[in-house]
Amino acid sequence: MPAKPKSSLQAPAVQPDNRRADLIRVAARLFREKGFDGTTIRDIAHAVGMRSGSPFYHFANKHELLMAVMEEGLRLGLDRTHEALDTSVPAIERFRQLVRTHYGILHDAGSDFIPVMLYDWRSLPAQYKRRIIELKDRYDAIWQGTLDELHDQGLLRADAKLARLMILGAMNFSATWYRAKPKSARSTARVDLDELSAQTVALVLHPA
Amino acid sequence: MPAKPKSSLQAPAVQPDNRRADLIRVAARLFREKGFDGTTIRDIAHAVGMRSGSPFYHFANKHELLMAVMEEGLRLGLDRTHEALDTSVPAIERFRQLVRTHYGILHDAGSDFIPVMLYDWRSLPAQYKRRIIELKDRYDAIWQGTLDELHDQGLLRADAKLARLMILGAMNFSATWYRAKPKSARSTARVDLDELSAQTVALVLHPA
DNA sequence: GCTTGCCAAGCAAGCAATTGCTTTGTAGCC
DNA sequence: GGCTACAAAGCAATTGCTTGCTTGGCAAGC
Repeated sequence: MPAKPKSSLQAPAVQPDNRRADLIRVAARLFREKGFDGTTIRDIAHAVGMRSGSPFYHFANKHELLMAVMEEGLRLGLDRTHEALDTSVPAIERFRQLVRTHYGILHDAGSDFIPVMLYDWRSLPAQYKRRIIELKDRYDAIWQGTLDELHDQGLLRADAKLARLMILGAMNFSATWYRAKPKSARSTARVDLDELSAQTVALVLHPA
Repeated sequence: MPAKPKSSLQAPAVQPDNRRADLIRVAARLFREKGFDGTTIRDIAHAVGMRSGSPFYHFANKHELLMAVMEEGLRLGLDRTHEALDTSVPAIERFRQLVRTHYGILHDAGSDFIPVMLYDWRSLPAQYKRRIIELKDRYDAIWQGTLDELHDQGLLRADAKLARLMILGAMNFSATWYRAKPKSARSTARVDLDELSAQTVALVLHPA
């Protein structure tokens, strides 16, 4: 018989959990805008064209949806970071890559996952936190390695561990004030992410 | 006592009513711990020994209580800053004073007001935001003046306005990770606010 | 080809608890 | 008596979540 039954290897056909992914993406956007407690299951369901009870087919409860949002964000962030990082290059250049990538993770279109993690962390039950922390530790470790090198080279004047907390803090806090520059206008009022990255590096690095 | 109930939108009380002040202080602590939406009026009332409806004698609604928390924080913060700031001293020294005072505002015992403002800002209705922004602008202006001087002296390598956003961001974000050092133990694991301030200054200032 | 059984995915309806807030009453003080 | 600062009780809306049922698609058995 010619036709093999059921091949999951067909082109881009199989998107196993399209609706589940939709829920995560939409939930991330709404959580970012209105917070976890300020967003109802009905809001999320309606935004993807479901009724209020249907999301519970995909997620056991609202908190697991929150965790899925954070997990998705960290996985995407780790992927983007590994992709952007050129390990054959001096620490100072890797630092620039890390900074630029992090701003992208925070502010690119559709990148709502990490801001949700930053600002709704306390809404996540302790049992779910462990899993997220594990991923977050991997991300922090990448930064710490580069910052340690910069510190050893005298380019970073603060304690390397505190430097990581402060630098990532400065960047993360941009979630509260940064708004993308309007595409067409050559406004000087708003900076773009390249410029913001350059300024961040300039702020903390002490060239020899 | 000519205490005027319910008009928290009017001028600030000269002699703040004790119970009203209790509500603000307790609400600040609970909002910080569990968020605005995660804290019920019943929680707050019970924590000061009232029943669930009684806080509404002092505040028209829950959002006005949130605003009162933020306003109290900014007024206290401005007072402390003016008190700590010695205008007869070089900019670099004033910068140290600003940094140390800001960490105190964030982390001293009972200083829950500003973290609430930072992390529940989106829960505040737009009509109340105006008033808080006015106070916040005054605080920012103090910082900006000092940072502009530092920039002119070549001690600050980034754009002065972005530097303010990033430095305050780095400090504000410590609300998510900083925990006070246990008093007795001479642990090196946790830093105190003096050390944290010194490290912050070291991170961003570029001595000539 | 046709039937049958099965399962993923979601709908319709509603329950039980919570929540902000209102209303009415009342004890103490000037 | 009037005012202040609550208590007592409860209302109306909201919210997370459950339950029972439907629908479309697929595969096996005949």
